[in-house]
Amino acid sequence: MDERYNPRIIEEKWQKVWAENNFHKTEIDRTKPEYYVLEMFPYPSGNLHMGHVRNYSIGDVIARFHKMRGYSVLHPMGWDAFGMPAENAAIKHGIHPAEWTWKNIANMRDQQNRMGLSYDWEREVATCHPEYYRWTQWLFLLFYERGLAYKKKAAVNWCPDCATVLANEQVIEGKCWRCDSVVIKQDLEQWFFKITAYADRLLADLKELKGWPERVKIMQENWIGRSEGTEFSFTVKETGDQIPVYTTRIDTVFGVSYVVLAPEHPLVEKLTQGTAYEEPARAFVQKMQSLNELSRTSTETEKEGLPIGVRAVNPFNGEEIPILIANYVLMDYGTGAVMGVPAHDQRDFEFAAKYKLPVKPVVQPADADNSSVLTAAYEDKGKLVASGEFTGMDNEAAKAAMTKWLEAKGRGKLRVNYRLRDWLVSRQRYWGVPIPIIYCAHCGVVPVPAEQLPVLLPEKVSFAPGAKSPLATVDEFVNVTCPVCGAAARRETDTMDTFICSSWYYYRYTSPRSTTAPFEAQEADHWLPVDQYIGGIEHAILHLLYSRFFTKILKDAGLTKVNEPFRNLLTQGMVIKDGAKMSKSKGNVVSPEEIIAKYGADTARLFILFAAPPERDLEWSDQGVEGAYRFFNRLWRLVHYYAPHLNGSGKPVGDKLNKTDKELRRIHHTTVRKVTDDISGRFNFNTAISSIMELVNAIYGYKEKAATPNIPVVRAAIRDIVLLLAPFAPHITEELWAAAGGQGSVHRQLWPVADEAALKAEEVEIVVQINGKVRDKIVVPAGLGAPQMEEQVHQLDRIKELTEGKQIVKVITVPDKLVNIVVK
RNA sequence: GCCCGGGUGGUGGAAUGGCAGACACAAGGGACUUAAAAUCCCUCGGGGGCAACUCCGUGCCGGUUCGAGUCCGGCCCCGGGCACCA
Repeated sequence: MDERYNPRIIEEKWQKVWAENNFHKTEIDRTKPEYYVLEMFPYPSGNLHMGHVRNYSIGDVIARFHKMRGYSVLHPMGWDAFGMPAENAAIKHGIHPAEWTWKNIANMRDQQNRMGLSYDWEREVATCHPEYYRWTQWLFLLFYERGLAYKKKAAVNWCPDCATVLANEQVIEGKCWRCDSVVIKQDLEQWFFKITAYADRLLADLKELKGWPERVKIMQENWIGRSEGTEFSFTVKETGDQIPVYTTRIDTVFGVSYVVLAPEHPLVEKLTQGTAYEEPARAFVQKMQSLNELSRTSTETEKEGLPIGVRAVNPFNGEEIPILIANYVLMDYGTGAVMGVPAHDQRDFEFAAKYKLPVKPVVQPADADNSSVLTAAYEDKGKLVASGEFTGMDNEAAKAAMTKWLEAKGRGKLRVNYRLRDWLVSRQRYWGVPIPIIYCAHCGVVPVPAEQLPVLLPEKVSFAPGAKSPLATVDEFVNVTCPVCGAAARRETDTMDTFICSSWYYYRYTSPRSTTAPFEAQEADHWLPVDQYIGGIEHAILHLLYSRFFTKILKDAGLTKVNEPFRNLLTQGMVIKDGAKMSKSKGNVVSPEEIIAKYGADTARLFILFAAPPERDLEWSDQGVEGAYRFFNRLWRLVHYYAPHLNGSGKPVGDKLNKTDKELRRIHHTTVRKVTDDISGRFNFNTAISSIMELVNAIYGYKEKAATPNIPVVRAAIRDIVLLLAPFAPHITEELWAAAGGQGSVHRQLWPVADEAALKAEEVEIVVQINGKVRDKIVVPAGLGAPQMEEQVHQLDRIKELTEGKQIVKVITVPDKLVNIVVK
């Protein structure tokens, strides 16, 4: 063993050994329990950043730990390789997206290997590979067959910068999730996935996800946004048209003083046609449509409306009320029309105040006083007033009674509504999966037959973005013969949202080279669900919701038995420097390359796991890295010092141990237990590492104290340190394992188990309190009974002194911990 | 506005209701060295005291308890998510 720790040499050496032996190949041993650990696969931007380093370090510890614990572990890696940066690079630098992407993949894979990560590269997948996207297309067709992929013309979110449409989930505060541009609405014919058909199951099955952070489940719950209410119709007096409305407050229906339609509501044009309201209404609608999503839906925006000259009849009391159009009613939620109840809905209240519409209170609070004028809507519980036959009822009871009344008359019904919208999956971009659909003048929409998949991306394309997909400019791609009738037809030229690619990759890993199916059911059902999934909180809704949706469809189609794809989810915090997220614009980026070059991968990994628990944000500290490096040097020197005595299997730890030996042995086994608990239970790698440091410190202390060291005791402690550290620092521990006389690779050893007998201390220090304040300490034999403890405590001079002349009210004893004397 | 997290030394962070501050970083002092680096040892929440010791201290106010960073109620601040969702 070298005298000095040289990470550069040993890391290169072991990485070579592992690569040459295909060391991280997935072990197929069905006698062992299986464990699937997965880190969210990256977009191949070209370089790893510290967030990746954190993500992969966490995953690698979990993977290696489970291998040492006797599991057969699946730990794969791949590439979410379609997406716009590749196209932007093409536009900017004239390099083909494919070339750019594959080069980046090669570079990042190399960086991952230099981190010493235990991936089974035989299972690598890249979503831009034709053998992968072939199956993405196959799944699209499966969705299509099952009626879950459909086309519709709709006002869609358009990002002018990306020149493409976005799903609702990808619009954050009215802005594009990728580039932050303000999103506008456009009417386009687009492909959608019917995720709303699964809203109820996506919501209900959140309960199954015991291993998910509460807040992620809450975010999904809010996103799905289930509400229970009543749907019923108003009749337009002049034309007899029905206006269905949805309300969660049917109990306030006697307080309705107007009906509002969304500007885009289909009835608007019909009702105003040929009237004096036609022009103003059209102008109003146009004005609303020109506004972007952000200003249109903000609560800050002032409510604006316009009467359209017709009246609606309230089915409950026959009252005639005005119909208006207004900006605060949205076409794509509920029915696109609402009943206006200013007395009991704050939005309606504000609107009514502005347009001088009547306010009719129909729900009265228990402590009602009729004298005061309402200054805000009353939205709480109460008793119904002025509500015909329902007057006097409790408002909650009235909801049920009124809905029943409607049902009996066939004029309305109970309805569950969701905030969730269908997933818009078309993208007008080149670097994505072509949608495998053909349009034929005779046969209509024709899916590409499965045996003709993949529909390959043409290589020679002009990438300039526009309202149409770049694929539309490639004649050889567009022009095709109809698979049904053989007539000339044209291909769909949009590509798929890349979130489709990443919604099923964890299935592909289980049989990555299958040429007969997206994945083999037997393999998938063996490995899935993923036992531990690790990634950033930013995917709490998008990726995780889509993946859950995919899994449910795959289950319904009989392709898998799995109901939920990710059993346990760990959401890691961000890596921060100088109080802000690392970013180029802030100039606070620390590159993993540099750190690894300077200190080695083991140090980078140890620091990032030591500096904070994984769920919290982590403040980067150059001195902290230095500290991790110092620890390895300190450990190296310790092993080097004892190395001449550590060879061979050695004599077992005998029974002739002195006090110092026993104390070291106790710390040693306490550490084994603590590290095991910290890794397996709560992923507190920081405290696991700190207890290993304490053990190292304890051996240094032992080295000073013990005149003649008990070599078997030291050897056992050092070997276990190396084993406990192996998942964190895979390179140095290989080296130290050999130096400590270990046979074979440290990563093929079994995880150590704490010896219960060694854990027990013979003596313990207990705290003596008076009225809860520590007044003395005393060393007693471990396990001493309460009466004996008390007796010893009362003999202490200091306690005698302090309790003198006082009345002892009671004494609390906690074995091996404390005695508390309560005095008056 | 609503819904989640989180507030502990100079810093990152530890603490099944039982000694607050483990471990580490920074800082200060010392040893070794011609010197420096590296390494090793000591100090390190605040106040008072020569000292033994003592008082205060986990965002704020109150409560439960022999005992509260931890449990309960109310509030303040910070971070995140959602937001005309009828």
